Amino acid sequence: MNEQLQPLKKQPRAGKAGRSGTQDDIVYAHIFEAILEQRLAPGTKLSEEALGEIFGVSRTIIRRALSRLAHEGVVLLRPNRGAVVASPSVEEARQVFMARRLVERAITELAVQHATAEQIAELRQMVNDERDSFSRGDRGAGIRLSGEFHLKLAEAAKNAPLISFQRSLVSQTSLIIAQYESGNRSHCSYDEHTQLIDAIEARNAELAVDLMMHHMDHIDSKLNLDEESASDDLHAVFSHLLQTKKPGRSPAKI
Amino acid sequence: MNEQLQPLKKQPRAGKAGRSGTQDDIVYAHIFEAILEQRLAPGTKLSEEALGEIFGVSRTIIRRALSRLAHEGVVLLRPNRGAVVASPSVEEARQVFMARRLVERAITELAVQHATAEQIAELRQMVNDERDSFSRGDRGAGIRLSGEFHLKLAEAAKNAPLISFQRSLVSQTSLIIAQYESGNRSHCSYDEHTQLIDAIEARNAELAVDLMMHHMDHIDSKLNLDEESASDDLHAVFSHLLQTKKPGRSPAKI
DNA sequence: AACACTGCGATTGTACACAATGGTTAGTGG
DNA sequence: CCACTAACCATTGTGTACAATCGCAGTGTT
Repeated sequence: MNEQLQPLKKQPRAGKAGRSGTQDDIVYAHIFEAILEQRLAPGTKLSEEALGEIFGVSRTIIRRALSRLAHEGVVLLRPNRGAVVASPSVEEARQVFMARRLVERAITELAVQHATAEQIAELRQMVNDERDSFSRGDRGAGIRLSGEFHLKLAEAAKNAPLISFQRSLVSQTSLIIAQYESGNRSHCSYDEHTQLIDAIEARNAELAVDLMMHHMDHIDSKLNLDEESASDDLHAVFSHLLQTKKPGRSPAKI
Repeated sequence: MNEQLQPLKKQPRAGKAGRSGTQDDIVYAHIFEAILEQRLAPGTKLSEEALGEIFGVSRTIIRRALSRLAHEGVVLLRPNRGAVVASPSVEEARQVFMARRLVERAITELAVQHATAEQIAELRQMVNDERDSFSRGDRGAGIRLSGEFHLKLAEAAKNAPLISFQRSLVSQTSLIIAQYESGNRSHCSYDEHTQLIDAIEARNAELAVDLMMHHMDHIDSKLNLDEESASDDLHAVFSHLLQTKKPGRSPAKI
């Protein structure tokens, strides 16, 4: 069997205060990251027991993490059939992007009103991290950090429901990008993020919204959603058949 | 002790297909309904064990239902402290309403484009049910049906993320209304709903959005800042489920 | 040969037992 | 009499055993 189970046994408890949700968060974050980095292909089955052994926790924890991922649309939970990595169809991707435009516009306007100097500084820091990731060639981390930038922006908007929704949308967007983006292109140009921060700092709502909308245009213009929709659709539809036969690209290391 | 537990043991299994999520849904729906009908006041503690006895299921099921309610913002889950009925602050209510305006505008525009004749018919039926509930004086059911109307409208918009977000917003709105609305006023006027359907059926986007925005205005103009208390005895709240010897009120959908 | 049915294996769904946490209260000292 | 400490108890968090379910394979029949 695959006996490479490992590192994170229970040492988090060695930390300081026993934050109860820590284990959940670790498992959630690792699976999410694995999906973004395409070490877990869409359609891959996520066995509770296997994940439990790998992370050194019981199925209870795994189940919660999977449930959370499912709620964010990154994982599909089929009753009595287990969980698989979601493989959003083109139509689903289109819906996510439509919703994001809506939300990003509102977030941008609110962020212009409410963003504090500290938050703006944090945003700039995140853009730096993002740039570093891409310069290191760490595409998965780049996608993730880019998403976290948009999430941070949502926090600046000071509207809890919008933040929550944005979290879900960003997660799904990240999955879509990982799945559909044409291979080599830098996807979420961090300089657009920088310009956006500048506009927010200048409290120029009109410009900020304009930049954000163009940013959205750029993101989904880089996806293969429109033209090659048919082939991608097929791939998505039959991805559950493709997972067993390809040892060349091992999704083993979760 | 309190031995009048479990009307709903496991007979659902006797039905047709064993939909596994049924028990979760039952518990979820009953707690949600109890909150809306103010049989559970904001701040009331929701003990896992007590609820498990009442519904005749183990804490596992209760926990999932509570988790789901928490994600929708209707229940607050405090680590190691248990769950309580959420008591949204005025600020939180304001944020929810802001988000709802945003979403309802988008939903209305999309519904005008995509609503089918069948969906419009269903919407009209829901308004009828809503009116019936109010004429019966069943305020809780009225609030719930009013929320379901808006949710149905979201479905007509054909955008899955928006539907999911709307579900959460409607839940929280219902809680806010139950908590803040001054007692006797009819709250979500169903005639406004009817006008809205008419505009949608006529494919008049501008009018529909206008009506929806006015509808939103009316809703939050009816709120005040007083709260009313309700029972915090879980057994009393769910007494209609506890029929040991009273078959008179068969809880049909259990 | 193709289809249907039944038994089997694997995996998820549920319940329960135990561990850990936090609030509460009683008891003691100032 | 009040404040502070410490042990208790109630409640949640986690792990695990058992049961139910689904897909698949093997076999028999048309």
